Order: sequence, then structure tokens, then C-alpha cells
Amino acid sequence: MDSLNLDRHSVVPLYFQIQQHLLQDIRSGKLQAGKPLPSEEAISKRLRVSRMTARQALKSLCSLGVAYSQRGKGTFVSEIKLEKNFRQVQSFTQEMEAHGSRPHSKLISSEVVAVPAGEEAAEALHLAPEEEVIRIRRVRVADAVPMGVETTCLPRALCPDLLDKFDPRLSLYRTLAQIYGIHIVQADEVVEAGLADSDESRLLRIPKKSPVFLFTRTSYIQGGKAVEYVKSTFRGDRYKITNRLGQFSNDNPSGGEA
Amino acid sequence: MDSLNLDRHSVVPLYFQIQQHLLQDIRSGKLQAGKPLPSEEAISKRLRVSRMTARQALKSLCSLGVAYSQRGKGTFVSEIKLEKNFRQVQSFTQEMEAHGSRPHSKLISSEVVAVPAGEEAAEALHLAPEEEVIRIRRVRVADAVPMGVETTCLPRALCPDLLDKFDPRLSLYRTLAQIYGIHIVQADEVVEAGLADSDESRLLRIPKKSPVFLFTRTSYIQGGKAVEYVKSTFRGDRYKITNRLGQFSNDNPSGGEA
DNA sequence: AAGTGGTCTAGACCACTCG
DNA sequence: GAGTGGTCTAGACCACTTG
Repeated sequence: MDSLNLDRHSVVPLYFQIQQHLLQDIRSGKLQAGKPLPSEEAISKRLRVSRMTARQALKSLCSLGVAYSQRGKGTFVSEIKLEKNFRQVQSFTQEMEAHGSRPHSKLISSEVVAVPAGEEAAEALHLAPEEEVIRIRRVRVADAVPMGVETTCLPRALCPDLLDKFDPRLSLYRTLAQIYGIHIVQADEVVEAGLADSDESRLLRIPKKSPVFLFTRTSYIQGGKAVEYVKSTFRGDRYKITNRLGQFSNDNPSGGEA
Repeated sequence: MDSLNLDRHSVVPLYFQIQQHLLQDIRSGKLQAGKPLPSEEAISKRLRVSRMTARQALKSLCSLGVAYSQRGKGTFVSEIKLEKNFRQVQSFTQEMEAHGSRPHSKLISSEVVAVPAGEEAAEALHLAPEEEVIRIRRVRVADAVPMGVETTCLPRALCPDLLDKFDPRLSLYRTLAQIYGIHIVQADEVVEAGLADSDESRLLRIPKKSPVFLFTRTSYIQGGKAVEYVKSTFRGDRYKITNRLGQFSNDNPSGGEA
């Protein structure tokens, strides 16, 4: 806390400089789990910022999950490790890279098709009748091991020339962001447990009726417009799901009593 | 917006009264998806609160996921439905009730045991050597259909007389909260896809080698202390997982560019 | 140029926890 | 009673978007 020199002319907000500094102290162990962080008053006085700015720094640590506040007591370092790889909206590519594996994909097919009304994909993407979608079917591979089969549908209107510009071995999400400015920020996902059919077992090189995950995912951009509908099958013997549940952002003055 | 009378002497914070009012307008359709919410200025002037208070109301809507802000443009109603039942930290009981089913449980066994060091449960709960845990094994039932088998471990030190006071047919989480003041606020969960063994298939009344989910869950209270370790097996034909991914709480001034 | 959200200040009163 | 976080005020300057 002492050694921090705030740069008051930086474009980086003061509260963010403070947040980063505290985060560093937590990671380095200078601030230990369960111990109180400096109070709003203390930060305010020592760094000569207003209390609201100090408060914003502390609250941002809370919403990151590395701290928690108790009225009348203080703000404390959480014992929960943040650094682990929990599930976010991310492509297979990002997920595998975060996990230390080298991902790539084998293209099975890619096409432009008109989805009949009533089909799941048309429902999920709110397509107009007979609106065209781009459909890409790929085998997802990590470190030369086939992990899953994935079929992605995107409304053609959003990315008309995707099939010309997209190298199907690379990350679709990165391509969408770089070329079309489409940033997926949220996804709804249904996971089922099932058995591999003959097609899947051949592509994934596993015995028929092996246990598999069946994913159905709809992805959204900021504001909630659906831009992607994906169905995929992943190997149960090589793939597992890691979730972190809870951690409500309690903007509820009751503090979340139930 | 017009008809709102703020109660300035209520214990309910002003920002929360405003938030609730806007939430109602969104749910009723008076404020439609994609349309701008009243600006901070507008709320501030019309309701005669400071701009920071108006801002807090709007930001709380953002962190609930029902709105999003764009610098220089405004704050808009998100198209994403919030009302759906997404996965939170909740007991089987709560999950089934939210889904409209009547849950109960059949006790298979309950005991106090000393967990050998090195075992998974001891690791997850950070138990001292030879520390005792309470272990409860139950079949989870929804509307008379057996859904899964669940084995829960809790450090005995936290709830010494749990086995006397807990009706195993009811919600464990509710009992922990009511009797011991233990509020589980977060959980880490690993999900695997597998096949039912003979024991599980008998208890769940499904064929052997049916597809199942295998859950391993560690639950935490505020501050990150682990209080529960659960392993469970759920039917793949009757149970599915619904997740909402993403929705970062961006306390990052960059706005989350990647 | 006008409107918007993002940040910041320097105060204030309150309810809560703890010694 | 001293210290803490929760709420609130009435201003301010900035960067950004849009017409």
C-alpha cells in the first residue's frame, strides 16, 4: 500500500490503478486470504483519493471474486483461487489453449443452406422464413486427439463471405471478431449425457456406445441478439466440464438472504 | 418513469426503489428490448436524486444482466430473458422446486467417519488428519422418479449434531442455513459423462451401462472456506444441465476487448 | 454542439460490529 | 465510542457517439 505512486495524468482510471495494486499484493501473498484489505478510509487518506474512488477499487475486487465485504467489519481477501480455468464463453480453441493443449480442427463440411422454419436452429437464431445460414461441421482436435464433433450455424446475413475468409482450422470466434466485429459475450448451453452413435464413434475413434456429452449452445452478442447455434458431441473419456456456480452480483441491499 | 414516487424515508435505498421500478417497466413491456433506458441525467432530474444514485440504479440493472451500457450512447434493455432457470448454487431441492417438480430423498446411509488423509474429500475440505466428517448417502427423487444418487461429506466440526437434527428427506442446504447459519454461496463442480454401474442402475431403476452424469462438487461459504464435498450420479435420460456462460462483471475500463 | 456514460471530488448521515 | 461499509449529494471534467 505504501509504495504505490498513482499516476494522476494517466488514461488508466485511479480506481483501476488501485485495484491492480491490491490484486498484486493478494497474488504475491502480502495480503493473505481471510485478512482484511485496507479500509475505504485508509485507502482514501493514504492515496489522497476520494472515498468513492477507494470504494470503487474495493468493490471491483469483490465483483472479481477475490474479496468480499461485510458491513461494519471490513473487506476481506477471499480464500477462493481465481486463477483456475473456469468455464466462460469461449471457443474450443481458447478453452484448449487455456488448458495448455494445441487445438486444431478438421473440416467435414461447410455450406450455405436455407433452414426450414420450425427447425431448432431457426428458432434459436430467430431466423426469417427461408433465411440462409452458414453451416460448418468440424472435428475438434486437441494435441492430435479427436475430442468432439461440432456443427455450427450462423445467419448468413451477419457474415456473408465467411466461407471465403475463414480458415476452418483456426478459431471461428477470433475470425468473427476480427473480420466482422462480432463479439460473443454470452451463451446459453444445454448439456446432456448420451452414447456415441456409429457416425460419431468413427469420427472420434472410440467404440460405439461410448459415453459422450451432447452440447446445444446458443451464443449472443451484447444486447442479446443470437448469432450462433451449435450442436456438438464430445468424448466422455477425454473431456470434462468444470463450472463455478454462484457468486451472484448482489446488487440487492438485503445482502442475499434466502 | 413519471408515476414513481420515491419514499425518501424508507429503509429501502433510493437506487433500489428506482431499480425495482425500471425492472417492472421492463417486465411489463413498457420498456422494450433494445430500447434505451432513461439516461442518468434524465433520472437524476426527474426524480430529483443525484446523478450517482441514478447511475447506481442503472448499473445494478446491468449487473443483473437485463441491461447494458454503451459509452456515449446510452443504457439499453437487453434482449436476453433473465427469468429462466439457470444453474446457480442450489440444492437439488431448490433446483427441482424451481423447475416445478416435487423433490424428496431416500436415505441410504448416514454416518460419522474419519476420512483417511489423501482421500479426495479430505483434500477438498482441507481436513486435519483423522478429522471426522458426516457422510450422507441419498437417492434423489423428483415426482416419484429416482433422478440420482448423491454422497455428501461435511466436516463434523461445523455441524456436530446434524444427524440428530436433520430430516434426510428435506433440504440439507436449508437445514445448514437455519440451524448452523451456514450459507453456501459458491461451488466448484466437475462434470463427467459415464455409464451406470450395477449399484447405480439398481437404485435408479435404469438399465446397466445407461449414460449418466458424474458430478463432483465442492461448496464454499462467503470467504471461500470449503464446507461440503459431494459426489453424485444422475440419470442421463431424465436430467440435463442448463448453463448460462459469460456475462463477465467487467470492472475493467477497457470494456473487455480481447 | 448536444447528449451520453466513465471517472472523480469532498463532503454527509446511517446501520452495523466490536471491544 | 471508534471503525467499518452502505447510501447519498451536488457538483466537476472527460471521452465518446450522433446529428
